[in-house]
Amino acid sequence: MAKRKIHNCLDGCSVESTLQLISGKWKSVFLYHLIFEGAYRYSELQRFVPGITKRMLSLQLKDLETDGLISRIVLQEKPIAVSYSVTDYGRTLAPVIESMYDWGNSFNLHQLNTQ
Amino acid sequence: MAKRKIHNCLDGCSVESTLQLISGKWKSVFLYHLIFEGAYRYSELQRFVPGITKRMLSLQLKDLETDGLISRIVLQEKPIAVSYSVTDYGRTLAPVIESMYDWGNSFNLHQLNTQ
DNA sequence: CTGTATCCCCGGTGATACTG
DNA sequence: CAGTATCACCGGGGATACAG
Repeated sequence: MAKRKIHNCLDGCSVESTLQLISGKWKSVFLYHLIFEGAYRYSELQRFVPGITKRMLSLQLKDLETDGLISRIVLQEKPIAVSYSVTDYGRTLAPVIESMYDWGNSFNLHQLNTQ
Repeated sequence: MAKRKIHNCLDGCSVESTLQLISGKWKSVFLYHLIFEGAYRYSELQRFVPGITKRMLSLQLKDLETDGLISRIVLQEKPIAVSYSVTDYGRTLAPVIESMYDWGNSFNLHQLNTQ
């Protein structure tokens, strides 16, 4: 399903391969919200990253969908609405995202916005 | 210590901030070996990624050192030798790297080298 | 509301040669 | 052995306008 090319490395390659799926800009943020909070709409996801362009939002979501991590559902509403949710496959990333979230809070967060 | 700029996002930002430290090309691979296997020399680290240039190797290691995750020690040998090891701070990333390693093995590895 | 189409720029990365 | 110095490329990502 994933058609992203994998670089050739030896042991430790699996770490890199995991990284490739989630290292796109803001991908991990969207995965975090979709995994631990549930489905969100396009406009809601956009609000999670202030200033992100619709183009980037679409590109990142498309990547996640292409990799089978999230699913895109067009709701029958007017005006049009689209719901994004994590797939079963995507949900297996929960431990990874959670450990990153925890580490960021414990060891890195104090370095943010230190201006 | 880390001087990398953090993007403005809301909750979930800590996930992204963690990613920024380890998402450089091959950084996660080096962290994996240094955390779970111990110290390595420059030339040994180079062998973990076949084809990597000395330039990229130096850049990635320099980034990791600047972020305080690894330490660089020049050994008194002839010819010159340099040993790289993980710092206490870098070792706190163990759960993150480990979860990525496990996920890559469990859910992603079968998609590698499928040519 | 949810995107796509263009244009464009910058920095991450590769290739290669050189150095202590 | 362990890097640094240059040059060059390309694709990720931003700005903006347009579309269903």
